[in-house]
Amino acid sequence: MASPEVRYNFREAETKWQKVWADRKAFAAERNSKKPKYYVLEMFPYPSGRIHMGHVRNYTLGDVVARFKRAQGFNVLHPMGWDAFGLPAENAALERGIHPGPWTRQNIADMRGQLMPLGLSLDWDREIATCEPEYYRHEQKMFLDFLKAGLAYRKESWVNWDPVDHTVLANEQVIDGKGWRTGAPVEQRKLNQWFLKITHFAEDLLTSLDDLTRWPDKVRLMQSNWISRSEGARVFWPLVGGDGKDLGQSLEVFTTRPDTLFGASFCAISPQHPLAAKLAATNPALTTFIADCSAAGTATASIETAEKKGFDTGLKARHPFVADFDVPVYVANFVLMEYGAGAIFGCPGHDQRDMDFARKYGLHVACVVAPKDGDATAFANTLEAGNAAFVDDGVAVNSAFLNGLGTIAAKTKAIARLEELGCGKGTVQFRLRDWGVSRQRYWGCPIPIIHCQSCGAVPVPDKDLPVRLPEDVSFDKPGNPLERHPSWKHVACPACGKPALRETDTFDTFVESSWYFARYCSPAATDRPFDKAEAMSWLPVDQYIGGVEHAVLHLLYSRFFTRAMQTCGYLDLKEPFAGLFTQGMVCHETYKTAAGAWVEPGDIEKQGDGARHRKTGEAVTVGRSEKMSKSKKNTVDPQAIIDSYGADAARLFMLSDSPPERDLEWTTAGIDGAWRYLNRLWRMAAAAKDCAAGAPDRAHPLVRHCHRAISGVTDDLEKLRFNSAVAKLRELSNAIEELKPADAPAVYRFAVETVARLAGPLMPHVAAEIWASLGHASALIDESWPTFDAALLEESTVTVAVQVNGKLRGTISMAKGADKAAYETAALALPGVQTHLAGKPPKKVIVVPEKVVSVVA
RNA sequence: GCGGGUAUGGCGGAACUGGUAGACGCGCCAGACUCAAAAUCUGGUUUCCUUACGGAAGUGGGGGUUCGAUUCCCUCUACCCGCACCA
Repeated sequence: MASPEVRYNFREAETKWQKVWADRKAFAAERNSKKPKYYVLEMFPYPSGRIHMGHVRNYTLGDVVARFKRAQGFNVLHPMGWDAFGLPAENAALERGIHPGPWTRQNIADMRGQLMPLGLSLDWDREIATCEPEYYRHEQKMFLDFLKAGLAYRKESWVNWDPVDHTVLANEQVIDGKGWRTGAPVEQRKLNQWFLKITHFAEDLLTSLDDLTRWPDKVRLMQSNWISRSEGARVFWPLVGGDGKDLGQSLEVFTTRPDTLFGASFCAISPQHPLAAKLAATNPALTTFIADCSAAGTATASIETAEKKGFDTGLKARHPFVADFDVPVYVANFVLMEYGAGAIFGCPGHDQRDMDFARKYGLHVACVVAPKDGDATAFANTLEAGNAAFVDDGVAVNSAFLNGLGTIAAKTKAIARLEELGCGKGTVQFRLRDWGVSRQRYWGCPIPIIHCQSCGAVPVPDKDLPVRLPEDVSFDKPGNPLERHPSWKHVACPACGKPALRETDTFDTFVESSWYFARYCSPAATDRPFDKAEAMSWLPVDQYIGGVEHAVLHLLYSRFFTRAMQTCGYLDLKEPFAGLFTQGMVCHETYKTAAGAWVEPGDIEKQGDGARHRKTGEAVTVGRSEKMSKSKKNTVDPQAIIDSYGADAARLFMLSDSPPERDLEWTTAGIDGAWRYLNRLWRMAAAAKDCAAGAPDRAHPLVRHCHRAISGVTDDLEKLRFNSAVAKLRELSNAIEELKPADAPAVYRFAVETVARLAGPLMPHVAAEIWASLGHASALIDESWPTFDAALLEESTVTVAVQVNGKLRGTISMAKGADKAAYETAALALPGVQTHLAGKPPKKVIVVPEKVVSVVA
């Protein structure tokens, strides 16, 4: 029945409009605009070579926001670029002998080609790629500025070493004791590393989370837990040798419970503590113990079940408050070098780990805190005989001058006394550690430092920046090709001119992504990373969109970097992202053969309850839906979808049904439904074409519906509730189909035009095509966002529920503004109400005008 | 272990500050058009009882507050996410 011209030709329309937009540079952000600014940014992709469904979703979400804000009259900045440094390029080089540079640039070209057909409203003139010297030279400069400002430093430290990638990982990049990328168990190594002093801003990074009101609570909480502030004290314990002689040095420990000092029964230091190393030098047994600890701590994932083990050093630590109160000093496997002072004092009565340790090594258990109520002596007896520590707050007992004080007061007093005696200090400790940025990789930004025998680490002078990556490198072996390069690292010291060596480490690629959002503001700047005034006019990003997997890493680093840039005068801003939205993943069922091989969705044929392989006919088990990933082969190629259904259909499906923050289940049925809807719209447009334009009757129900839709969709788009916006559009479309065009031509045309305008941000091509087909000379993207008349939103009568004893027994239609008595009369007259009252008068009638009449029988 | 979240038809999901649960879509059923199919259109679709009219139950389970609870409180269960020997 449908004639060919009624079928929407998406291929033609999408190509046409994309060309129109590109030719006009329609989405270029304006400079010196009088309009208010709006910066929309999606997390930029790593150029792997192919786009995946996650990209399609991410960029669709951002594009809707960008187009919507643009229509609302904002000067929108919506740029795109490439997070182009990283390991996959080196792996490709290793596997296929392609140099990372050309490989990456080709991937960028390929992916750009794949993104274009999505019809995204991007300002492509601002495109950046972080692997180009034009970009990373500024990063090198900023690093040197950070160095001057004391925000970067070098130290020898224990690092997480990924044995597969042959590189160092930040703590954030270690997941369950394994490398975040390779999944290989991480080893501990001691290396000289560059660090960025993120801890300098720990307090501010934490407290400022409160101001990020347009961030998901979940992300703020994750960051807060990551930074993790705790108050306590540093306590110095004078050390005594086994022979009772004062060693003239003391052991520093950190505690959050200075109120339990009187319950101390031992001290323990980390196997990586300098003192442990010193003692081990003359103690082979201790050396063995330490080696065992670092092997066990890294090779197995079962850290949680690892037994608490200690090695008695024979040293004693002298109690800060009590004379002749010496406790043994252990090296213990559960003490972390990186937290606090790398040493603790153990109070078994009030810490479960210490209790476990004490029971194992037969150490004394003393009760020094008792619950507020009850018999303290009986409680102490039970505690000291048992295996369960009392870790709650209570009242100090057996603690000399602290006795009787509540835990909080006791902490304060203990700290005051420590400070008085000069053997301790109240302090705040963060879990957050400085960000190690050195990576032993080739495909990254070179760290602009030259190491000289006599001058030390010397910054590369400005005039010699950028330090470029050499092109002639070989990837025949694992490890860092820069290290092996015959000449690159040999340079003269900029300070003294003597032969010196370049730093061969490159930056963690999270450094590039920590400031790219600022570079977009002036992507062509050559003499500085970005123009300060330009950056200040655009930043902060108004709406940032990306995956929740970056909740800690990337977002925390960017927040730090912005503060560091502020410190060095590049910007005057603390928080880079005012609004953050974290999207859900795109998921699909997984399929597996009996042999355990994963099967692609395209090869699956479903029949009845089961599924089989389309080609081999082999039975296949259907697994649960999981994030699309190459390893499980449950991916659907976006390119194929866009080729056969078009960008608008793909976009529409991405936006329908699932709220954007939730995971989305990809189904063929979904894309079919989206495609069908586009055609329905197109048929409506064809019908509207024959309707004469004119002022529609404002009283017409469909006109009122249009105004409601404008109001609702605007609100939904504002709040990124795209699924709800789509539902409202479809509702309006359904209502339009109820109306015969000939019955009210002006109304019909108005309604179709309203749909097209509201659909503009969601399905830009079909909306533009409909708009043009209705005879408009100007393009839809030049139209401003439709407005609604509040007077038309509400009906003059309302339908109100009538309940008897809380159960719905009917509805009444009431004029707005009717008085309560009228409601009551109308409600009581309902036959349904009468039957349930059974002739008796109601006990009570509650009238909530325009909402409900509730009758109590 | 600690912290956070989620739970609504066959499915994805709506429901603003407690006020007609199931919008919108998918799927399914029936019908129209067709030689037939595709496409499209129309109607139906929470469950149970009833030929029907109508009634009853119903938002993970149990309890509570209220005239009224998907929404608020308590409790339990299941699943998901983050952190995990952080002293």
